[in-house]
Amino acid sequence: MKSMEKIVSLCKRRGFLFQSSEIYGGVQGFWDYGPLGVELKRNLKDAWWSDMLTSHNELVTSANTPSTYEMVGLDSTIIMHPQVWKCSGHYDLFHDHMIDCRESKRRYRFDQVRGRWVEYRDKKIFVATMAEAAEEADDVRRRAMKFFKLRNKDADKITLGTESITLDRLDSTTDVLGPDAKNLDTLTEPREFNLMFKTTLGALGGEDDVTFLRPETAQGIFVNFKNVLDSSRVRVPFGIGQVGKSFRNEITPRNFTFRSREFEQMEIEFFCHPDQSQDWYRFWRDRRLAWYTSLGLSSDSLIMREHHTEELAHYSIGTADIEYAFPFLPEGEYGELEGIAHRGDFDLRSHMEGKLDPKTPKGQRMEVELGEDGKPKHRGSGKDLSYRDELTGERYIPHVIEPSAGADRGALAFLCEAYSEDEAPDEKGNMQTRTVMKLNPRLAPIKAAVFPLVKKDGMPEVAKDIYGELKKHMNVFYDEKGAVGRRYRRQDEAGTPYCITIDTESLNEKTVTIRDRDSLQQSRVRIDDLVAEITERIESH
RNA sequence: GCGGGUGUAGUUCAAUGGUAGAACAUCAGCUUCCCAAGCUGAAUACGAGGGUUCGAUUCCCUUCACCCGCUCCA
Repeated sequence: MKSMEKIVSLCKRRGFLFQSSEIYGGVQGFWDYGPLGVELKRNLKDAWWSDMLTSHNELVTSANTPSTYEMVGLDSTIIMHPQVWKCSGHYDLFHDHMIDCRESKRRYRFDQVRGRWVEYRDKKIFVATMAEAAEEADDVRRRAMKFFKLRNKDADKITLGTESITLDRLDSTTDVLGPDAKNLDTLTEPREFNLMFKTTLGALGGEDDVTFLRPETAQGIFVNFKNVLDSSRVRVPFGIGQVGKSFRNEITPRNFTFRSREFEQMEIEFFCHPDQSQDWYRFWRDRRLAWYTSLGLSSDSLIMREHHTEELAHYSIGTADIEYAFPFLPEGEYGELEGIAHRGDFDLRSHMEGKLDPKTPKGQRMEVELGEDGKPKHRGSGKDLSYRDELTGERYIPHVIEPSAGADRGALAFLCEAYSEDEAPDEKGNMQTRTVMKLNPRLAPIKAAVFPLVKKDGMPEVAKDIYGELKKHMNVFYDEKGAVGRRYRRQDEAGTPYCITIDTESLNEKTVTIRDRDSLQQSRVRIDDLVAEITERIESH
């Protein structure tokens, strides 16, 4: 049986994941990777970097690729100029104002609570609701009737306001009936919840020097767009990839490492001609999904979820999430591993002209958002971030496709997928439950373990030589203690795909056995061929 | 942030207002020629702070963390 408790307990026991600052009681939303975990996560990031960037061949068009394309990397800083976050939209968006209901104990986003004024005789109240737009008027009427203690036949005695307005347009909440409340005036004042971690530049920094730890790595790419163009001779279409830490002050971290406050992203910003952006969007969606299955996530546990139009962020023409059926979720529910977003030209234009207005009606060209003084609310850099096609002479602002993956979520998904229990015989031939982490060999923290079958007759010496040779090529583990069966099982829990055993035959014939983690089959190879054989097996996955 | 539950060894669990046990895991030694064997020995725990008490792991309060449900997830 695969259960989250067993996976969490194995992660702790074997050194994949620990709670941060555990000896002091821990901190919510922060997790440390242990000796095995750090290898797993690094292998995952390396696989991403290699598969997406360094091993991509920009000279050939592969299947389903609209054209050839180039890929380069970047490593930008966590702390950036404060204006970056104002133009990116995070500054405005992350300063959510929340209100609590004293009666229902629920919390709402201030600007998301809608409602209508309702009049009955001399009394006028504002009935708030979280109902969908279609049911909103019905819900308001029903709850207003209940509040005024009216029967259905008196429905026409109350008057509903024609306009649905959000709570932040009201002057006070005194006459407001909360979305889940039965009495008036139960809502607290709106309070700011800053989802970005604030910090100060300089030892004597004041309010003007406040900036933030990045909540996404993407902006570091956008602000370096021109630098990359000017320095690397890449041409559109091309992508810039980056792996790095991001920080979000989540209100409710939950579900092991799934929603952490400090996490690592693997992001690509792919720049293309606006006319081809839909093709590239589809290409990256499929390409990224295939990547997860190629490393071992079962396609039964993965879904591609296209966002509905109303769910899309203001800049996005289309967004799809790659989601995984994590064991901590209810049956049939999935958690996000990666989002692939079509961001249009929102980011580059915002960093050029100033933050664009998210309230621009859909379908219209976005305009710079203006402040009360009629000037741009957040000034852009003023730098020209457009691209000129040398062949056609056309100058345009590229559109952006953003495949944005969570490295920690990926690592967690692969851990969950890998966990399995099967039956293996013990020394006496009785079937015993075997816990085994069936990690793809590319991701496995330890690639191979080297065991002398017994700790005598010169076997340890031969084994140590082999260990030394393998270590030059990959992460290997040496163990000579206890029964060999136990050593196999220990490696099963660590996810080590291959165990190399040195026996009497090894001494005479210069051969060793390789035991396969999943099949338990052993095959004999010459010691001279061992490095090539193991390397071949790992790379064939 | 709300409601409910849980915090005892590395893990999974006991017991107890007065010396905290087990299993597995770990370490050392012996044994061992292929899948958690056996024998001997060892180390290791009451989340933190405060209160009540002669004495608190146990009762009370606070806090922190984890789990479940709600909320949130740009």
